[in-house]
Amino acid sequence: MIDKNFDPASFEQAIYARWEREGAFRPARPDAKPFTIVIPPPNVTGSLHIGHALDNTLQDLLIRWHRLNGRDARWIVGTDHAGIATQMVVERQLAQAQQPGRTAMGREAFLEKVWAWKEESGGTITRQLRRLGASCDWENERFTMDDGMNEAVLKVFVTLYKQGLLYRDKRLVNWDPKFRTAISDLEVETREVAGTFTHIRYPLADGAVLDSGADHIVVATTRPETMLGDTAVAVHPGDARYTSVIGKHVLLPITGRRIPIIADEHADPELGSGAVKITPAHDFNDWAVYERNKAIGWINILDAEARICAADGVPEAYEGLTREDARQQVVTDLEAMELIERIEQKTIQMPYGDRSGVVIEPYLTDQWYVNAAELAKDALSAVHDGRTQFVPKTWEKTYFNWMENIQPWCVSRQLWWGHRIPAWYAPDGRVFVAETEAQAQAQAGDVGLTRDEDVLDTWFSSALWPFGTLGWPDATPDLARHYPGDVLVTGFDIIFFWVARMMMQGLHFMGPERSDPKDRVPFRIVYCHGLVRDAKGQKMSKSKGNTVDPLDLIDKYGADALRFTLTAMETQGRDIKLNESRIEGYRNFATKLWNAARFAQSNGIAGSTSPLPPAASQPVNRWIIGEVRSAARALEQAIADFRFDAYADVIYKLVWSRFCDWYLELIKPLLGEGADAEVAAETRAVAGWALDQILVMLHPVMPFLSEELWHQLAVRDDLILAEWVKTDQLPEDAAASADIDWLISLISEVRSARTEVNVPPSAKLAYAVDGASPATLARLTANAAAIERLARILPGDVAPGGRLQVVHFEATILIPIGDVVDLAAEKSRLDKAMTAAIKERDALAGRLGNPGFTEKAKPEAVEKAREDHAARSAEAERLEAALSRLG
RNA sequence: GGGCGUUUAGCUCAGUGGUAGAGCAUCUCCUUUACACGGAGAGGGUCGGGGGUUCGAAACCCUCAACGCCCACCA
Repeated sequence: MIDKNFDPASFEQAIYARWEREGAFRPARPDAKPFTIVIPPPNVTGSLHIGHALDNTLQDLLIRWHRLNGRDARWIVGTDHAGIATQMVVERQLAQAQQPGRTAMGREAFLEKVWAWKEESGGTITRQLRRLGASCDWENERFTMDDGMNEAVLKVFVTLYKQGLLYRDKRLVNWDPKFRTAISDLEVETREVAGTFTHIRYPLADGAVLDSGADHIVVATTRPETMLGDTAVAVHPGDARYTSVIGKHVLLPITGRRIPIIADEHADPELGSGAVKITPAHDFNDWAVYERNKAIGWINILDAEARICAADGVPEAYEGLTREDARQQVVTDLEAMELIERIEQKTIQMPYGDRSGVVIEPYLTDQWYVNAAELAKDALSAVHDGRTQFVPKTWEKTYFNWMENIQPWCVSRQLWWGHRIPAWYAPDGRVFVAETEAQAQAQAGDVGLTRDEDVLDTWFSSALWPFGTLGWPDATPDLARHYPGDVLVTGFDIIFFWVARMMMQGLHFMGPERSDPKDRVPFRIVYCHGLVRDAKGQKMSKSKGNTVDPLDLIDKYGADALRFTLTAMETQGRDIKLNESRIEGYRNFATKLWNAARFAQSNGIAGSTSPLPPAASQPVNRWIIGEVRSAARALEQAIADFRFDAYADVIYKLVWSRFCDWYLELIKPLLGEGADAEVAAETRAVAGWALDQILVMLHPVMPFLSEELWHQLAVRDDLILAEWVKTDQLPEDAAASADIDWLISLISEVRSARTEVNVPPSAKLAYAVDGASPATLARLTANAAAIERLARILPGDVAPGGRLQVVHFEATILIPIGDVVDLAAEKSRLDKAMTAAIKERDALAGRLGNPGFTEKAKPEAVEKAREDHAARSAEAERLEAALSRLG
């Protein structure tokens, strides 16, 4: 028996265990068409946040839907080593435990600690995904640093190197002084902060003067300390103020170095003084100036922690100062020399590390770069020609814009946790890139080699996820079958980080293996969902303290309610403002269905596993068959359109507004005492079938509840809904729907008539039931006057004595009636309704009289207007008649 | 400086050329034998402003405004 209380916690975990135990997430369907989704691998040591809950709910919905529809649906799952994030956590743990730090313990010992932490916390997020109900292929769980992925990473690195698409280069990188590593452009976020704009006088050397007579050039900077590393002053070649001094020098204050005045387009005559200081080693623009004017050279004045280091002309007193302290010191010294023209307070843009939160320093180092511009070519055309499509489409523009302006991708990181770069160096500086040290040694000959200390950017391996997880570089059956993935579901915030890189690597490495260009892309659809925000629309963050833990929500409302909420609120990429009351509402929905099933069971209605609806003669049964069918069609459309909100809406309305509110109410008399046995049997069969269909349709969104009820109502206990194949053979039955539409409108009429007759607060409601029980008849007798009154208002025949039978409807229905007390109010209401009907009727008549409308509008629209006009006319007449009967 | 998005009921949002919708909230009534996590009803909107296209615009075009996001080297 279905329990009186709906308690999701009582069955969710047991159901999940059964699914997994019986292999429901990967039923053997060798002949079926595959359907593949590759999970965005979460941080292996992380825990599930609400964004994961959304992302994975949507994926699970798609996977389960296609699995129910017979596809060989497979959800590839695994976790990411998350280089910098994980290393950070472990370093923090060591510090808290007052153990030796990373550098003190050394690389091997530190990596052991990280692996230990991975083992310890690695199961958390996958357990949490199970709580959510994610039907992943757990038997083949992967990790970005498992043997297979390591092999793929090595192969890709070496291949790109051999192809000249990956190279080592000395150039400015975004340097994180806190973690002492390079990071990519994408890991830098620009923030506006209050800063200063310092105008400094650089004295001209050798007695030179400007045409204006000045003996100095003014340059402005937000970072005065970098002047220690200046190697030139640039002016625009066409700037008349400075033509006479181009090629001459200034004396760089504090350092006493003579630096040249050069002409370069970079200097904008419109800005400030028109002259700009050039610090090649500490500014991206200035580096570009240096590349055009190599003679000026460059001077590095900072160490890896962004402290002033020994450098040409830098006074010893500066060495070891932080950037901030050095800035202060420079300004103080220059002021003493009266070389500060003025200092403006100004809002300036500063680069920050997205993980470390410290100011990023442009820093001159040797790093490994991928020629992303080359790889981007095919990645661009694949989206242009639709081999991969973004949903919603608007993200394609973002993708194009970034890809078209893509910069070399810095892939080396000065970290320890990650894939170590497979490059070895000979003492003479020669580089050998190979998959193994032995191969490198073979190339190098008889010299000692040292391996590159650095590791790869985490996204380097994530980029290989769609094929690395399927066994590549081996030509496995899985790879042949499940690449490309059908859909990638992800947040728009990682389009650049991840989606773009997967596109580039997928196309490049699967290109040679697939003859059809359509099969080279890593996935055919990229579905980008929005961010989950708090109820006020603010971004959730730990620092704001406004995060919600999906596990708490699951404990409180059940996984299904959370899933349904996220599904219903996902409207194609728009951000979601999560409100707990909404979850509560969908928990109530689950309860509603639970109770409906309980009612069904107590009335002898058993489940069904047949896709075919039973033969039905009763209008109400034929109607619900039509409703179920039309809902099924709407769901197919919702899936085809990636309209998750529509999916939830259709099933919600079918269950609540159709099945519960109408159907179950309407069939009560058909099942009660004294009911026709044949009708009752038919009704039980149809109700059981409809309920089964509902559970199947609901399953992708609410897998736990649907599975539980399916078993509770089941004819066979050995079947599992999660691996069930729905056979789609529902017949079209438009006639049945039309038939019952008329019935519904009639009942609505009766109901609205009831309000028109104004039930007073004190009135007892009664039911008029054909073949009612003696007790009911007794109550009806007491309300005979009301029945009579109703008879004067309704167009149908009302039999006095308690048998209220509405026109041609043979099944008995329940009609609430009430005492009529206020005749004047009733008349006024009828009058109001009649006026409204007439107004609408006349408006429609006006439109129908408009040739522009009847000739140009769509035929359906005209037809609908005609029908509505007829309906309003009839309504108006009916109300008028009712009014006149009231006298 | 570019680009994108949003603006519809108190709140959260659907609705892309044909009589303005849903959920929640509010108010009224209901111990009715699946469900008060329920039922029956009600109130509430000049669809951000202005202009245009059209027989007809929340929807299409132009423009303004507000809010939000992304990208970008103004030293």
